[in-house]
Amino acid sequence: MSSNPSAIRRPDPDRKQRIINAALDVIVEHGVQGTTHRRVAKAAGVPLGSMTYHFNGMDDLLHLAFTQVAHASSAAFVGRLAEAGNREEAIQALVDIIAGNIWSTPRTLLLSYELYAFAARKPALAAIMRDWMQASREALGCFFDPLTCRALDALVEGMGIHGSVDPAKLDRGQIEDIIRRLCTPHG
Amino acid sequence: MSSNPSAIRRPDPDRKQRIINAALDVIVEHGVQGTTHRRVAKAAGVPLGSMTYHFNGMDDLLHLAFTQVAHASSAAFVGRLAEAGNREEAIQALVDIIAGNIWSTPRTLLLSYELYAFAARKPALAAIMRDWMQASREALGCFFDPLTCRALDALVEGMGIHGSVDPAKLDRGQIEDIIRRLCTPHG
DNA sequence: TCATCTTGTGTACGAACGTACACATCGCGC
DNA sequence: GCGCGATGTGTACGTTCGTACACAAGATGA
Repeated sequence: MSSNPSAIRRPDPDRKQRIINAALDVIVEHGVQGTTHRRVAKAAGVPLGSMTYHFNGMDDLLHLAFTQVAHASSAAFVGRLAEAGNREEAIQALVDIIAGNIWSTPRTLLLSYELYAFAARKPALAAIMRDWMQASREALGCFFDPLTCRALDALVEGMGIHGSVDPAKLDRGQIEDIIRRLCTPHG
Repeated sequence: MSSNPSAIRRPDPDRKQRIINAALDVIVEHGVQGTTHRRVAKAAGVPLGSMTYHFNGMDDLLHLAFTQVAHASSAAFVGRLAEAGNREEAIQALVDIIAGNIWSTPRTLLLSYELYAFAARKPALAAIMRDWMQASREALGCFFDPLTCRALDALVEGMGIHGSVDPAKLDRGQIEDIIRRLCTPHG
């Protein structure tokens, strides 16, 4: 049956982006391991043929999807920090970020893990991660010296991860305490 | 040809462990995504049938392999820290750990990423990660107060990750500087 | 109106996968 | 010696995968 009446072609300019979003949903649910053309196609509500039409294989799709994750994460971090006008407000912004409402949602964290593992084998994505880190570092650089920026950046990363595993959450006061220690010049 | 002369059964008590080791090699090279029974069997030099004989499906094998990763990482961390007899030596141990010779080798880090992603979907492995974190926390607890332990633990995690991505490595003096800030009571 | 280009889709094919299972071989009690 | 569980292996089957490709349908310009 090659003349299927349901196969009406409809213009759909956002199709490619919708597929990428669907791919991220599939990654969250099944892992990179379980992300197949067929599953993504079903999740996006597009025919299987659309996959090879819009993307140059699964790696291409994953690359685009993870790039988007990196940019979104970076934008969320930098955006929140940009609201700060001085060191004190920057510290509050960092508390917000670590406490979990801005950046370290379960979905974002999970996608980050998948991204790290994926990027470890794809130099192109490693480069994107470097850009992401550099953007974070520069945003912090408005308020802190370079070494402190690195420490804060690493702390955000580590506390985000551990916070998602550890059942005993830290409260804002404790997080602030720790951040202030890092910001205080040695001594 | 059902009477294959090469199919001599030889006793091999370490076979199961060898398969697990091979599985980790395959994970490092191909990712969890590319870890299949056939590939692991070839890497371990065992017939395909051995996979289903020793393990209850791929998930079982991955579970055992990642459990081993977690225990090895934990042991390396705790072991190095146990050599310290006081706070000063503990700080030096942390510098060692972060600087990369003890814990954050590329292989270990990569396996950690895969583990995090895997554990996010398997509650049993999440429990193992909690144990791992708790063991680290307890080892640190001999020298520092609980909040400082959490901060140090998170810092080790974050700096290990960022250090593997960032081309500009920190030297031991800078790492020590940062650690000392965290250890210094607020003020 | 019609030739033609762009956009999109359904289907088929070969490869690789997990798993089941019949069978071979060994160690051991008798 | 000799059955007989326990241990280990080769192969075959059904499923799912990525990709190729012939073809349908709207758009466009003459």
